[in-house]
Order: sequence, then C-alpha cells, then structure tokens
Amino acid sequence: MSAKIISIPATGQPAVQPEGAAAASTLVAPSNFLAQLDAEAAAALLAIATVHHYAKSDFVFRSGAPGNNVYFLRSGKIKIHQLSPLGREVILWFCFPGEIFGLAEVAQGGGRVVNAQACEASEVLAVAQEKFRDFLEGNPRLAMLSMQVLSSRLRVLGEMFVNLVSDDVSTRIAKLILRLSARYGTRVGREVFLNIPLTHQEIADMVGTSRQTVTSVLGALKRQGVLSIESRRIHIESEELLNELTQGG
Amino acid sequence: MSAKIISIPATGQPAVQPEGAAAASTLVAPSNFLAQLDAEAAAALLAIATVHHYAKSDFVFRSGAPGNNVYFLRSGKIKIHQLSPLGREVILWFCFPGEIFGLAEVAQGGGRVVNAQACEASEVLAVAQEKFRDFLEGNPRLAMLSMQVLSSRLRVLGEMFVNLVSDDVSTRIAKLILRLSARYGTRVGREVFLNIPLTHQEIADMVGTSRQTVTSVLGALKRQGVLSIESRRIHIESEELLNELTQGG
DNA sequence: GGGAGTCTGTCAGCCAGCCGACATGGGGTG
DNA sequence: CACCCCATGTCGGCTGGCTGACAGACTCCC
Repeated sequence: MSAKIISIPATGQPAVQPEGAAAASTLVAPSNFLAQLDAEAAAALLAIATVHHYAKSDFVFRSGAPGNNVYFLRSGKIKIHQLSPLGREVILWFCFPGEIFGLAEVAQGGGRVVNAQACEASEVLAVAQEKFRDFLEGNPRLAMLSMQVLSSRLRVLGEMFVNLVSDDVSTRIAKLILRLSARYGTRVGREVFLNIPLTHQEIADMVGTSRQTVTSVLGALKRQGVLSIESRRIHIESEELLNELTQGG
Repeated sequence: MSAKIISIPATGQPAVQPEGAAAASTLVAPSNFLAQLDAEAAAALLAIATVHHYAKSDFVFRSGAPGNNVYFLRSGKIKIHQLSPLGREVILWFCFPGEIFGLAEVAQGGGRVVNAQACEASEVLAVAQEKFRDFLEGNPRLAMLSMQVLSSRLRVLGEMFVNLVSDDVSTRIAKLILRLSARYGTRVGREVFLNIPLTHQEIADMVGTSRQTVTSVLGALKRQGVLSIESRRIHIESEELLNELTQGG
C-alpha cells in the first residue's frame, strides 16, 4: 500500500563477531532474510507487501487465527510465544529487524499455533500467503531460504528442548544468554553487549522457570563478575566463565 | 543401486481415525512423503536413491557427521535423538515407514545436530543432498512438501516444549500418548491401539523425566482403567479419561 | 515532576520428582 | 532348555525450585 519505504535496514545490532566464533552460529540462519535474495526478487516481494505498525504489546497475530500472511520485521522487536493451558506464557523466540516470521503456516495451511506480539513499537511488512506461495514456485532460491529459516528454528528449538530436559536452571539461563549473545550480541574486545532489554519474567518464560529463580541466578552471576545488567540489557564481562558454567554443570 | 524394490509401502498402521478427529492432527504433516508427490517425480527421486539396511541400534547418522543425504524410511523405526552433555538421551521424535528424515541439514549445509538410530531392523532410501537440492529447484511441489514437513516438526516440537515447561509429569505422559496415538494409532471403536513398542526409558527420554517416574505414572493409569500395556504396546481403553487428565491437571 | 504501575530483590515453607538400591519378570539366544 | 540381560516394579530419603508474600527501586506516562 503506502510502500514509501521499501528497503529493510541492516540489522540494528551489527553482528560484529569474528567469523571464527561461528561455533554456536552454524546453528542459526542469517537473520536478514531479504538481503539474501537477489535484488530484483527482493524488490518484487516488497512490491506486494503492505506496511503495518504495531504499538508495544499489540498482537501481529494470535494463536487460532488463520495464517493469512508472512511477515518481515522492519523495526522493533516481536515476541513469538505460546500460552500454556494454565495461562503461562512460553516464549519460543524473538524476531529482530530483517527477520521473517509467520512462515510455518504458509506451506501448511491451518491456523496459527503461536502468538506474535510486539515488545515495542514495531513496523512490519506483510505479504499475503498465496502470493508468497506463488512466489516460491518461481523462485527456488526463496524456497531454499525459507527452508533454511525453518531448519534453523528447528535446530534452535531442539537445542532448547534438550537444555530444558537435561540442565538445571542456572545452566539453562547461562546457555540462553550465550545463545542470544552469539546471535544478537555486539562483541567489544572480550566483552559482549546484548542490546536487548529483557525482564526477568521474559527470561523465565524462555527457560521454563519462575521469575524469582531468574532473579537469584542472575544475582549470583553478577556477584561472580560474569555479567552486569544496565537497564535490562545484559553485558557479559567474562564469556569464558559463562561458558564454563555451561559445561561443568 | 540395487533398486529392486522401488515403491514405499503404505504406512504399517493405517491411519484409521475418522477425519473428524483432526483436532490434534492439523498439527501434523501427512506421514507418507513420497505418496504426496506426483508419480513421475516420486519415481525420479527413487531412481537416484540408494538402499541401505540397518540392524537394531545401528546409527543412520550421528550428530557431528556431515549431512550428506536425505532419507526415506521404507520399513522399521528410526529414533531421532540428541545426547545431552551429561549423556542423557533426549528423543525428539520417531520416524515411521513413509516418512522423510535428515531434511533439516539440506537447506542449510552444516553437520548433523541429531542422531538417527534404528530401533529395529530398518530399510532406508538415501538421496544425496546435492541431488535432492537440484531436484527441489525444478520441483516446487517438492519444495512445498519439504517446507510442510519442517513446519510440522516445528509445531510439534513447539508443543512439546510448552508441555515440558508448563505441565507436570503425568500430564506430559498423557499428552505424549495422545499425540502418538493421534498420529500412529489404530482406532477400533472407542479404543485405540498404538502398535509401537516403547520402553519406559524411551518414554522418559521423550517427556524429560526419569524411568522410575514413568513406571509409576503408567501404573496409576493402568489402575484407573485408562490403558493397558501388552508387550510394550500401549492400548488406550478410555481416550476420554486420558483427555481429561490432560486438561484438568 | 509526581504518581502508578511495573520490575527487582529476598525469604521461608513445601512438595514433586530425582536418585540409588534392590527384587522380580520375561523374552530372546546360544 | 537354561541362562542372561534387559525391562519393570517398588521404596525411602533428599533437594531444586516453586509458591506466596512483601519491601524497595525504576520508569514511563500524564
């Protein structure tokens, strides 16, 4: 519609990490989806997209709704989560600028099974499901990319699942922080800044524990000099220490 | 190579469930992958496949190995699992005849992150990664199907994750049984037969608990007349009761 | 700039489920 | 047919982490 601005800006947090540190990141797909396409294809896709704005805590879609669109995040932060029967919110992952979401329902009709909710004011491009699908037919590269995204989510989720089953809470939190910082952190020397404000509750909802436990685990990590937190943003002071906590137990 | 037998038999357990009972199964992809393709495409794919046989507890591939192939299961049962650092085996899912596996590494190079291990003598068709990929390029339907499989796994895994976070052990076990029986069970009247031998340890590894706890939960279910077990095969006597246990808590 | 609502920090009590240990059963193999 | 190994069943003790409750600290909005 009002397709005034049509390019997706580079990710807010430039992935400054040296290529060598790819140990954890072979797991993840490149986060800027459209940038992976050739220019014409990307432009064509964008041409059929509509722009939408969401305020903090608005829903882009809800579980149960029909899956009509595929989305690209222009700016902001989107939380993909599911509600447990008891009303507990379980966060599966976050989407950051450049990423695609709502893809899982495209191949396979059916309604949404997750909620997508803006964590802050966000700008989103929507592409109708059928159009995206038509596009896929003619563009194997796009199909391959989509499969990459799905595969990558699958791997991450598998990893999260295994962590959940086999690690205790402090290990799970340590691994979460490492995972997030590998993907979204900015490395400065030996330190890593995670420019993503997270509440203890959100962390709890990602690792499957209670808010209070998160508070006390983070407290311990601060006391050990592993990290500090400034207005909800985690700053890792010793990645090595954090890694050790992850392994030994 | 020795492509003597080239068709994939229909799934061992015919999905006899009435279409109405699709509540839980909108989640799952059709399990016989090749049958979804048009005949020529399927034949062409099979023509480039090689046949392999595995004995019980052989590995089709291991975590860390390069992901060279995509596989189709002809017969037998394959367990997809991951090892936790502490040596605990976490089962993500099982593959049954007709299903595809090892797909996640195709789009996205990189090594395997899971293990695929035969639970019983199994026959498997392997298609080289690059060949499969070439195939994808020219066959959008195949691409779409592959995305369906990935999406479906993603949904199931997400569901498992949420269960793990928010339910207690008995609920998790109840849901596991319902999930398996929705997909692989044979319905006879109001009863459901799950023709898949499972040890308590395997169940424990799927829901993230200990073997002893599984034993006692199953014991309780038997005493309540919800199910019975005959040589490792679960027989659900009252699906309604099981469903209730799932919901109330 | 002040007030309201949200987030962090801390503590005590409690309990689901883990662990180790052992006895029994059952099915496949030599 | 006999053995052996793997699976099932049962128990008691222990503990990680949940629940609930409350006090301070932020922060965001009016």
